Amino acid sequence: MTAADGARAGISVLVVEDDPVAAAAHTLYVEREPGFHVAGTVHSCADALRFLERARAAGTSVDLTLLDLYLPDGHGLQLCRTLRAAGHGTDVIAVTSARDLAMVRQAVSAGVVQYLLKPFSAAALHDRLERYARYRDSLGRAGEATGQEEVDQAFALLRTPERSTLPKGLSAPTLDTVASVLREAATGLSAAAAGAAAGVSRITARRYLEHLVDTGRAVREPQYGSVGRPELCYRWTGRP
Amino acid sequence: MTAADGARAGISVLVVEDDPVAAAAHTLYVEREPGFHVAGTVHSCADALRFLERARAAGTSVDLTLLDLYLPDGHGLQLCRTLRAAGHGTDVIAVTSARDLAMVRQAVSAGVVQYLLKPFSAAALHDRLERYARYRDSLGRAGEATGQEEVDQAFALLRTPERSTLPKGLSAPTLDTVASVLREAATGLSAAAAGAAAGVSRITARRYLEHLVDTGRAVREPQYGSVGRPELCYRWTGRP
DNA sequence: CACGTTTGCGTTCATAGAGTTCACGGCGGG
DNA sequence: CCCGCCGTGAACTCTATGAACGCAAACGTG
Repeated sequence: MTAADGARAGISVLVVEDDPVAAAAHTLYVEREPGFHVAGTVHSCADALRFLERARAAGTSVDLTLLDLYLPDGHGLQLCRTLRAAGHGTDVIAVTSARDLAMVRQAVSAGVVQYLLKPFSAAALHDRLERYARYRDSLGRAGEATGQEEVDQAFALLRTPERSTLPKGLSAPTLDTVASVLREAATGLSAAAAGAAAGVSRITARRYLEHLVDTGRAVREPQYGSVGRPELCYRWTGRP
Repeated sequence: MTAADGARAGISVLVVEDDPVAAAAHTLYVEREPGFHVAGTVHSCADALRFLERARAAGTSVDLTLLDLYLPDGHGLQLCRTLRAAGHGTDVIAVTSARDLAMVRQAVSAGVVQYLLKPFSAAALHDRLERYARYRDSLGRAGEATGQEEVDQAFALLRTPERSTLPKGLSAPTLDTVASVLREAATGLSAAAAGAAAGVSRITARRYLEHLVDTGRAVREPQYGSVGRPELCYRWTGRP
């Protein structure tokens, strides 16, 4: 497949991730995304570099690299800089569990287009990939920018959070509040307790807690022991 | 002024621009910006590289480079990649008159933080520099990110809603009125209350309040407790 | 084992404010 | 003088919330 084909037929992705389980998961997620396909999956810096060199030699292009930053034989950002110096044009989405803020800045200056914290949900990756596709689309058609606006628009596509659309009847701020209340609570919370802590009614709290359960960010388990109907206990499971 | 001074007293900037007139103008603009100072002004890739090497050897740091892309002895983005490969951490704002959209993508992957089309107004540069300062601030304090939100927030600071010119449908005098009304109110105001205080309708007040939220000068938080849809409470956060 | 008791879940509905659409008035330019 | 554009606000629709209420599920008792 040529670069031109890639642009037309889809965006080819290289997955770089040392953990085999995570690598398989990422690969699966990308394959599920319409318009994207996985060109390869490798587990180290050296393999990634070798893969990209070979792809370039073969005239095929890797449009996007899903790059874990902590790899057994080196750091992802260093690989990134090496790639740039070698003239590779592949875009990079950094994937890391490091919470270090300074790393974010280094990543930007190394030229990553997105920065995704592990562990992430399929929805989160979907969001990033879709926005990358739009970014690419807005710049891909060869042409002249009419003005600064157009350039800014492209930057905004990469850098605006644009939270995913919530179901009707739910609002983002309330969801944030309830989610953080639940996250803080080491042990689980009942809907009533969560509501009290978040400053909303039990009914509202329950709505958002159910949403969190639906989207896999929380679980609920009944609490037996006392007389009466068992109390449902919601517990945070982490995956955002 | 040393780099340590620079880190404390402000952000040190290297201006790279071959046209002497433009170079002087850029230098002047940067010097006028509070919190920024010009570490040097050079006119070619080679000089820029030499300057940065010497600064590093002297233990001083250049935080930001205002980089023209078309230089007599090479292309700015190539210089950028060279810098990355050599381990220079300076951030880069690309400045160019090229309208080529493909160049924008290359610039992103080379790790530029902003892309500014020439000719630009002093206000446009001011806006970019201020955003950069805030971006740097949000990442600079060494610390751990609590979640993806914080990372996204930092990325969002590099996006550009062009604050110097108001969006369509908004006028400067009304914005001033609404902003000062909100600033005076110690506790938050609802859109209706702000409108009443400013002497405009709820709808208009909301427009301007939303703009203030978009530009980071205000936040909005829902007020729960009573029946009915929660009232949105806007609160001034100061950053102008 | 069956039935009452108890407790909290889950649903329905009224409500109040958010958000949107569209028409008006005023101002500047041709 | 007329035309078009821009900021404003009125009317309307939509949406997020909490109160009330019936019901489900476990325990206790005979």
